[in-house]
Amino acid sequence: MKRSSKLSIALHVLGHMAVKPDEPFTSEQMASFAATNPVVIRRTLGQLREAGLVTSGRGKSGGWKLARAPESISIADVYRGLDERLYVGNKGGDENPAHCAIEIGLAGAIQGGLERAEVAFQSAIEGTSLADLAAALQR
Amino acid sequence: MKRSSKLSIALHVLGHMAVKPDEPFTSEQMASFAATNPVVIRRTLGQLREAGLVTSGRGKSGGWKLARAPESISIADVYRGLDERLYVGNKGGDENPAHCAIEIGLAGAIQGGLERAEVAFQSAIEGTSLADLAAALQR
DNA sequence: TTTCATGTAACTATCATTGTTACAAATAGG
DNA sequence: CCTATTTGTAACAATGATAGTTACATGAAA
Repeated sequence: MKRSSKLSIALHVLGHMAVKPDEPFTSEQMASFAATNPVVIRRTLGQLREAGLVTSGRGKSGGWKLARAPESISIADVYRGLDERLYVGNKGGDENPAHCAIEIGLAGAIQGGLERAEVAFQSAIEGTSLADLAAALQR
Repeated sequence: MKRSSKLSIALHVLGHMAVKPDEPFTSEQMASFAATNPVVIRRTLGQLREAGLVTSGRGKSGGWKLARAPESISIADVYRGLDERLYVGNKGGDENPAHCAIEIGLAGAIQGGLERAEVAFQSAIEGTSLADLAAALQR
């Protein structure tokens, strides 16, 4: 995982939301959960809203809620919703024309390995849900 | 793979070295192979020397050579020699005391997934050797 | 209509990586 | 011994990605 902390932030606040799935949380509340800034929360959860995992409302009694039951949202769903990848695509993916034959074979071998790693990662985190995270809090 | 390009650079120049395993290459030659700077090459191959994959000599007729036969050096060896990881450890690995129970369970789940991904990645690239890369050049 | 919260743009701050310059140290060869 | 060459490494600048911050328009509820 690159050095992004979006996934950690998102899962942390979603874990809190999962404890009280019907109560709206403001970005300010959640920012203090994750020790960050409200705008960072809105940006991050905004992506998850597009992915259909949360809903948001404006104005008084607005805020954020889970779109589905916590049991039905896996860590992997969140990971995919944030469009995270284990690796960042080679920045010259299309630009670098690969002058050298070595680069071709190389790219293929590495790429294949990364794809397998991605699959292994996602299936490993598929088994944990937001409800599992929330359960840790209630003990 | 984070956004480091060390691995690509290293494998590219090692591929060239594998074509003529007994001939020393200077960092300047290799810098032009990989379109980078001689110092970057020395830094990168320096790590691989510590890992026992290459040797270096100073002064006239100095330069770099593979320490073993190209067939016996896999892409995975190089990856490990560079101490690369699919993920960078959470920068607060020891610092952040993890205030919240959610963070604990979370870290465990993610960490487990990353370890599996790492294993999958390495075993996928274990099968390609420097000789395989060099072979691409000779056709 | 007032209050509160999101949505978003714009900018700054940090940090990791890469590139560059400079130079000491070592080695081969005359 | 002297010189040319090459590594080894420090120090610093350039670049780019990510996160944090400020500011404000927009929308909704009471």
